[in-house]
Amino acid sequence: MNTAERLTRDFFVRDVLYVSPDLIGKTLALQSEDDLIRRFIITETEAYRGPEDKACHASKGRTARTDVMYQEGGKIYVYFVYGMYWMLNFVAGAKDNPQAALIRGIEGFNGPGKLTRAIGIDKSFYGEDLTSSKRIWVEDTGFNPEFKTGPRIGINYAGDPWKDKPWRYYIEL
DNA sequence: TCAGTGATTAGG
DNA sequence: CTAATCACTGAG
Repeated sequence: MNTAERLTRDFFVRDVLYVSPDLIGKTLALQSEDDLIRRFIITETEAYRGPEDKACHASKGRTARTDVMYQEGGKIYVYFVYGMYWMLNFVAGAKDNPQAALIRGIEGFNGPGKLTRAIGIDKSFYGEDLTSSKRIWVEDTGFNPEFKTGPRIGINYAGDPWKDKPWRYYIEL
């Protein structure tokens, strides 16, 4: 039972509160130009859910940066923060329902800024489609580990009740 | 605890 | 145009 299957549209076009925890234990696959494929188990995610969620970038409305979040689930939302770090997110939910799952950790690299630097994520991945891209996708290997939940990191500015929502999901390998 | 660092955004 | 903000990290 080792068949790894690429996640399809159905997986991502669900509420981010299902998509984010379901990503834990899945495998992030990247194919470079020399055909080398690198795989990393996803170990930590956070859910950002719609315009009401003050921690979600879409709470400020649709802008050039957040546009992709309004598309259907399965796209990649990448943005730059603190002058140094690219953040990798997978868009979730239906069209015009802006949600995204932040990839906070992968096997071997904890921290959203460190992992994108390690695997080479940048602006060129903005809008990429995980269900059809030749260079990045997610596989289900049948690994469904128990995971923990907790409040999201770095979003205290969002205030109540958003800053305390237990929308961070993680395992320790 | 705190500074580095620059894209993004709102506002004039 | 200006200024504030920021889903982070590493050093102390």
